[in-house]
Amino acid sequence: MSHSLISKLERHGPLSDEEKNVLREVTSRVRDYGPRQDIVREGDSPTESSLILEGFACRHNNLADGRRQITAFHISGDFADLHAFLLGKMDDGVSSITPCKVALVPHSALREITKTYPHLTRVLWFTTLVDGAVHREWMTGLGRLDARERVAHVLCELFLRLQAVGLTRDHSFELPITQTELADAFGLSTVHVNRTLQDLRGEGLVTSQGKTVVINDWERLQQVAQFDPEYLHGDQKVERD
Amino acid sequence: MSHSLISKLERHGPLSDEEKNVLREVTSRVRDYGPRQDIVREGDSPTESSLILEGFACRHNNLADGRRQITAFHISGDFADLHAFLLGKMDDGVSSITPCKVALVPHSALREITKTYPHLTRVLWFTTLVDGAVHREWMTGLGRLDARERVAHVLCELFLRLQAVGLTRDHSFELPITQTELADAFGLSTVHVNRTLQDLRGEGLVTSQGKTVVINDWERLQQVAQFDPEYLHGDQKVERD
DNA sequence: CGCTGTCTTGAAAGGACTCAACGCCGGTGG
DNA sequence: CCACCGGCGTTGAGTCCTTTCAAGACAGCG
Repeated sequence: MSHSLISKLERHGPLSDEEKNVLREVTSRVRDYGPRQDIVREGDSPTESSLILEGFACRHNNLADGRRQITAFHISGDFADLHAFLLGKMDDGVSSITPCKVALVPHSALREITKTYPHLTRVLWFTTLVDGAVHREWMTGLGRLDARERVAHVLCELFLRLQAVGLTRDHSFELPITQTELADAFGLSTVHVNRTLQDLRGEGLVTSQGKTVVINDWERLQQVAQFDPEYLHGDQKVERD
Repeated sequence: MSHSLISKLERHGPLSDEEKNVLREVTSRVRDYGPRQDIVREGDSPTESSLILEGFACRHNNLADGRRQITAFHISGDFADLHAFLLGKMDDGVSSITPCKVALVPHSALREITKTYPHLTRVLWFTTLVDGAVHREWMTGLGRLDARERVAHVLCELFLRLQAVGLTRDHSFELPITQTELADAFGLSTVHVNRTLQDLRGEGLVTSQGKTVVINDWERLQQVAQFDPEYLHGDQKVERD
């Protein structure tokens, strides 16, 4: 398996051998998590950041009364809490969904990168900005799309993001996320997520067998979701000096 | 008036004279906008970023059918579209709400900063990470708080952010934002925002006269909103090498 | 003084929620 | 090998929060 972070970052422009070596070095310490475990807790001040190598994870905010909002899904190649490097204290939590293989990158190493490798720094900064763009898109969904549009939107997004790291086959992919978790991401109740998925299936837009989702009509699914992949900035290059 | 960006950044640790001079230089080109004007449009690829010096502005996502979501409010000292420096293409738009005084910072100057001033780079990166944290908090509101809680939450946030730049007096501040704009930020209809504000006033939590908002019961307002200022990272320091 | 944008109000409709229960499946232990 | 168990998906019915539509009041501005 090639290095998921390097191949992700290289979508935004080539890295030098030296830069790639640095990345390989700082991501060499790996840790495994079981399903549905805390990787970082809200309020923690971690001294290393978690790069997801394998598996599904999520970030979430929890309210005192038990309500919770999942603010992002993370897959191979994603830095789930790179923001903690500079923010220090976690304002959100990171948890595994499936079993995960995670590289733990010391903040000291990241600091060293920012001191010595301006281009690499910009590329890492870039990835946190894409996170922000995805957040804004989700806000738009949460605020202005109805349940059907919202569900369709996240399916579109996950399909493209998984495709980018080679985790799709044709128009299908594995979605090992429970409807309860989807509900916490969509800002809906579990019951309503269930009914909405049935609607999408009933319209022939998607099919699902177990954890496998098949997108039957990509065009129409995008239309329903008003999905424009622009916000993922998949082809955007980060200029070198 | 002191430099709003410098004083904002210095909340997160002292800057050297050289760094401050660089910031003064790159923010010297100023432009004025009238109320409710586009500052940057979605889809643009600006070559400079907009630092709000005075006035209220917002970022927003617009859907094809006219629905729109405001994803952030920006005030003095905020870089409204620093993300465009690396993302290149705007996935959202920036508009003034009130008349605004804006410093236009060339991306070439920002690139130069990332090449020469690692600490300043980290501090700028930091500000975009705080934007992300605020986005996550808003997502939580949009997904999991009801109208009353959501309105209370944004009032709490704006109060603290305005206080940080000296734009409050005791427990009151100017909020020159129409209810329609608030609705687009809260993901509610204008009518419901109106009724919700009446409720909050009725409960004695806030008072408003014209565009002035008075927070009568800060404690209770925070409770209603389940507001925890942690996510604003106001006191977080960015370490120097 | 009239215009226009904003705030306010009422009534009816609708999308999503809650509560409650049931079926299905994989895992576990006897 | 089978019965039990817990997690997950599914369904039905009633309720509630928020929306939509429509119209009136108010205030600032030319």
